[in-house]
Amino acid sequence: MTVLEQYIHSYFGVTLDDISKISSYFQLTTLNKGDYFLKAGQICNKLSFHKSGLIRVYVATEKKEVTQWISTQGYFVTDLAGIMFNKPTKYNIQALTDCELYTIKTDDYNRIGNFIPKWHQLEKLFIARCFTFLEDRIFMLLSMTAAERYKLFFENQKELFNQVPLQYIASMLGMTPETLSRLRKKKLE
Amino acid sequence: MTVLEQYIHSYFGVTLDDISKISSYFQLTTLNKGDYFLKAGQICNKLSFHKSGLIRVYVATEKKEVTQWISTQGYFVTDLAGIMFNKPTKYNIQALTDCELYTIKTDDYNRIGNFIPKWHQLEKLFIARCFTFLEDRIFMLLSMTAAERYKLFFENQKELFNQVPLQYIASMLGMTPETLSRLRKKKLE
DNA sequence: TTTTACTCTTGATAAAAATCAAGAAGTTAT
DNA sequence: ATAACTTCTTGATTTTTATCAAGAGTAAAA
Repeated sequence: MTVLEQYIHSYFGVTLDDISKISSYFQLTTLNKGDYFLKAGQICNKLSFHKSGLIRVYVATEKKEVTQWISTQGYFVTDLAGIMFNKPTKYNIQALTDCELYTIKTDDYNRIGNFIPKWHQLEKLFIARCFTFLEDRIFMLLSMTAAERYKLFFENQKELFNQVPLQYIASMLGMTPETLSRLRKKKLE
Repeated sequence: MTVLEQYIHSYFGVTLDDISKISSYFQLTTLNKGDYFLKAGQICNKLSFHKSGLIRVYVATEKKEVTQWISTQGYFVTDLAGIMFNKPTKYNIQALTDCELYTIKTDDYNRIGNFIPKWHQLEKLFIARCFTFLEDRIFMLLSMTAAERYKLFFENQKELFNQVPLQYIASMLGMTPETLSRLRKKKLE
């Protein structure tokens, strides 16, 4: 059983038969460090389950790059506006390290529903879960200080601090690299 | 045609017949000013289309109340974690004015899919739209100063400033009421 | 290896935003 | 109408966070 199959199994109540059907639509693909999964302006036409490596999602504004998210093993990588509404993305999605992904094209993705009746419902639940995740993130940004955001993130994602340039983590937490650096120092003392 | 039917019509490609079927599941309900649609700790078991009035969604922390969202006509009001995953909510949802809502119970909501095959797909698209909306909000909170957030919000929601206590708008934009007050003053000069 | 990029840290300073406190205006209740 | 609440504003001050600048450490490239 692949990690993708394990994921589907643990998050959705689907029969083993359906799991292997679903996962058979996905192809193992790779990205080399620095490669772009998607560039701003493109219309995303694929969905990937993140098997290994690190990926950064960011927006390039005139003034700065804003890291919206850093993906690690176990997340899905895509641009929802692209695969659902065929809209060009504002995000750049780039591999920070060599990566392995299980990837499906939007066309195939949209056909799964024909073979697996429960599919749309599973999709719905999955997106709903993502929605509540973002809700929590907004609450964090609205209500917490930089120090509190750092603490919370650090507790949940310790590993990332050794693997990802800290400036990206800082941006994703809504602070400058200098501020993050000082918070880290203060924590040690 | 009710505003709910108009909404369904404009956002989803559904036949007029299906529209009236869908909307027939919704009942017109009212909230009086101050009434709670939902209180923290409860499991949300309804979904409402907001017809008139104003509703505030907030989290009560030990230190302060954090306004997550202010709903006006045309939005849906619910707690997704409740209706999708049967989880208790952390939100308080309270009427700021007398309100009219088209409301459906979760049980009925979950039955619509039996009568309208496309339903799950519509739901999925609707939630996906909400997801991208939150993505944009996170980007705003990560990348903009208080002044920029105020400006952007003001451009899109001018009306709200006359109808809602400004302290709630301030909280929703991630700033204190004093800061919002000063930004407003500066804008006039 | 040497050079060239990055990345992170640190200090000094400036800017932004929060806090505290008081008072003015407007609402609601009695 | 008066009193009791709220809400908003304003000023003074403090705290938080960003900006600017320089240097140290690391990794990658020539």
